[in-house]
Amino acid sequence: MFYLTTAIDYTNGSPHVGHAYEKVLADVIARYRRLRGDEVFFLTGVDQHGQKVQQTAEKEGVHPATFVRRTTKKFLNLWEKLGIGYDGWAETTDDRHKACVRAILSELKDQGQLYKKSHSGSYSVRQEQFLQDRDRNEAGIFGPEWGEVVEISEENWYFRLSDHTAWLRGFLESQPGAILPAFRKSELLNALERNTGTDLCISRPKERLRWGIEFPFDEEYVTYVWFDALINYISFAGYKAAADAGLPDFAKIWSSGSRPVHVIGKDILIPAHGIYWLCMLHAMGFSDEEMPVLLVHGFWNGIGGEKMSKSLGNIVDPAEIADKLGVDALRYYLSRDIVTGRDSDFDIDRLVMLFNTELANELGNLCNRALNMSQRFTGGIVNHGDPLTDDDRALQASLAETTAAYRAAMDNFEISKGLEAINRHVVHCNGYAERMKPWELNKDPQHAGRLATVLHHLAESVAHAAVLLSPVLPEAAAKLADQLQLENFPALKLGDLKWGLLPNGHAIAKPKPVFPRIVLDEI
RNA sequence: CGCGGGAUGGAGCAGCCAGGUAGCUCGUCAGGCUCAUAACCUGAAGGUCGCAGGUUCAAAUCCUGCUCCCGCAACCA
Repeated sequence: MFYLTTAIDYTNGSPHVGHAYEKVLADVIARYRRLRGDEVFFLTGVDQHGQKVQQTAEKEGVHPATFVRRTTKKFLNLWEKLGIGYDGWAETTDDRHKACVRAILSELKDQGQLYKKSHSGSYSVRQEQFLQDRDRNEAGIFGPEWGEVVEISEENWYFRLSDHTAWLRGFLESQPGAILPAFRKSELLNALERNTGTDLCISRPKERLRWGIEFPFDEEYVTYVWFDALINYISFAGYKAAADAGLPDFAKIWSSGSRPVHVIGKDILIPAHGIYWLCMLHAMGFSDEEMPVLLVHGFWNGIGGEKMSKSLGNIVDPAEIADKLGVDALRYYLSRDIVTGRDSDFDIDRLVMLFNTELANELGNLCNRALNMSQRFTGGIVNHGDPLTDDDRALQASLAETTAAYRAAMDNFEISKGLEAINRHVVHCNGYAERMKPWELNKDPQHAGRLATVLHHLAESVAHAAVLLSPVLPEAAAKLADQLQLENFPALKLGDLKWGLLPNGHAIAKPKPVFPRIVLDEI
């Protein structure tokens, strides 16, 4: 079983392009693994607890539960629009999740992993938080933005994080692939050096935060983010779940075959996932072999590399892009124009350019011309025709190379490289068509066999391209397959991609543009 | 000396981990084709790979120093 998760999004605002990117990336990986023939469980969801949600709900005069239901809907709607095909949906207010969190807290407390202690410091009543030295202004005092600041002392629950950091260091050093890309691991090890001997506060007293999961052994407290949100990765995979809870079998999901993969943004690697979550799992008794892989993706910035922000007004709304330019264009762009792990600039012009050149002009047009000639010249019937020439063999070699390169790239989560490989073959095919000139062959009945061979090579290539493209653009790929009347398309696996998907005598349909060009002036 | 990323033809990027003729897309220029979504194909121009040293037969790639840009700077108890 291949288990894949995304970070769960905080339901305090509307989804932006960064949320969409992470889900599309995970969705593409999940679909690719299915195409490989793996059994896949893909989990995504939302984080609904916490102070910000509580505050925003109060501001809007609604109950937090009502508020999160509303914002959660925005995320659900977007995932539906973008075709995110998840198998499990995580909501942290789900009773099954709460039960799992409580069970873990109780167990860890019994093992002596949790303890209560008091902390005193400067506390801002208005902001409802303890202040630190860096919150002081130039004059060295807490400014008026903090309101009334008082010295108070407060008790809270702590997790013995420091008991696990030595293990974590050893684990990371011995596991080259635990954090991807590799440079993130050195960053994490660095952070770990600076984080020795500190335990993790995991509670908030109820008078400060009501909107959370109550401690099973101390009803005056709720859990604070870590022992709530992070646990979704196992709670919704069936960890410690009742048999009738409607959740998967955890043993099947988590520890058979490949490691689980958590797709997360670079902002929540340190310390949340890289330190806290791995140490939490270790405390719960997960072995080194059961530790997940953290696949850390980069961010989409505004043009010029500026961070997207409300004040700069360069926020991109993924729903709006999808509505105006199409889901295919957005999914393709988010997959094509960023190197997994790195940042990229979100540029609408490039989105349109990549869709128009690689999909409309190259692949879409290849499909269109191939099917059109097939209809006009051979009645839409595939015939393998004459013996192969060097050009035919070169095309088949290109396709084999493309499939291998695609597979290597996708196995490594390098989606952009995988798409590039498809594109290389498509370009090869268009060149092949120019050289073979089937429209000339058609003029002389003597060349009927040769014509059939050439048209078959083009159509066959489109069939393969459709399969390879399907993780990124499932619907468009299905349309291509449909025009080729490739009936077994949904069941085709990567391993089935051998020459001859379209047998002798196979009938293909009439072409219809799958990727209509985007003309920006019309928008 | 806080941490990390980046600097590659006009624009955007890949290559760097495992040194060996600098690659892709767009743009530009010149041809060709006409089956096709005014799509397709071929060719050309254009780069001292941020700067300075070093290692090596050989450096965009490894090492050292420097400059500039970007992000982060935890433990909010």
